[in-house]
Amino acid sequence: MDIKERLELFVEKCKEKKLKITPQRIAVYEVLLCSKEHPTVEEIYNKIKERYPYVSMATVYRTVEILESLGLVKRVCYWGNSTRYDANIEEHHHFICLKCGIIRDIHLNGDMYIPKEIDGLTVHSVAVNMYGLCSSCKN
Amino acid sequence: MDIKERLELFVEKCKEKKLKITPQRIAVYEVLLCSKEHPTVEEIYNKIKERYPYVSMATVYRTVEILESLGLVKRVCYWGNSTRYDANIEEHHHFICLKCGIIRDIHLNGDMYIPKEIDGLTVHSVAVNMYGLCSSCKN
DNA sequence: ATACCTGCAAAGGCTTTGCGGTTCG
DNA sequence: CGAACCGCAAAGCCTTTGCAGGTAT
Repeated sequence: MDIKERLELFVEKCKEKKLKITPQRIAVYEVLLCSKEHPTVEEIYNKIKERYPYVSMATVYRTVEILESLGLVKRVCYWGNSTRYDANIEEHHHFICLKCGIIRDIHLNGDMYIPKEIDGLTVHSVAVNMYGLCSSCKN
Repeated sequence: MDIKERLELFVEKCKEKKLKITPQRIAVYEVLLCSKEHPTVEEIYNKIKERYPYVSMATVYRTVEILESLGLVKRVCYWGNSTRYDANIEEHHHFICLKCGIIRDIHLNGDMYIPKEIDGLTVHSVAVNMYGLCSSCKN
């Protein structure tokens, strides 16, 4: 699904839930869709500010929360100070550099196997974080 | 390795690094060693307070940081508000209940396979978080 | 028209830091 | 004795919330 289709899906979902479609909301989702860097709220805010100088951090916080509740973005859970967001919602995992902190998407397909049931508990979703040094920091 | 041996190891490591062995530090590590609940700093603090009423939160924060840097405890990375700590440093993973937030240790052994090398990047460690409903919340 | 949303500023958590007094080695 | 540590309080982030004015439907 490309960016335009995803934005349309967002509009659809907003209509369903009687949420209003505002330029700020579109802008937040657009930044996330165009970024592969798993940005923080502050990074999203700074990007949006270029075009909408009066946008507020609170709006960005409120919007990522909505996007998450609609299932359009995911939090990247890791031990950094601030939460990061990812508009790629296909099953994939993350490689995090222990030195510079960069997060790279990892698609493992058949190379990895994680059971969907453990001790009688059903696993709804899995987050795999791999830690190591990225190619730049390795040298 | 039992609790007593682990405490001795801690003392050893402190001597190596010229860190002082204080009752507060022992108490923090002891609480972590005796707990399977992956406590937050505040929870550790409350436990210690029973025996050392004048202990301060700052000391607990400073101590878990030392323990982490010595490789004796690990942060449990998840999307809760506060960081949790785990004195179990053997390779294992976590099942987190989406409703009540309880964290259960998972030992998968051969049931799960995660490659140690990806796209030429070496994986030093892996954190797997599985999300679902615990047996209590399922009902 | 009105329900919802925004920006601002203030408040709320969790965590870190600076300082004077204390303790371990 | 001296370096390292502790408790306290203040300061620092990141995030959430309340409110008055503005916007989408």
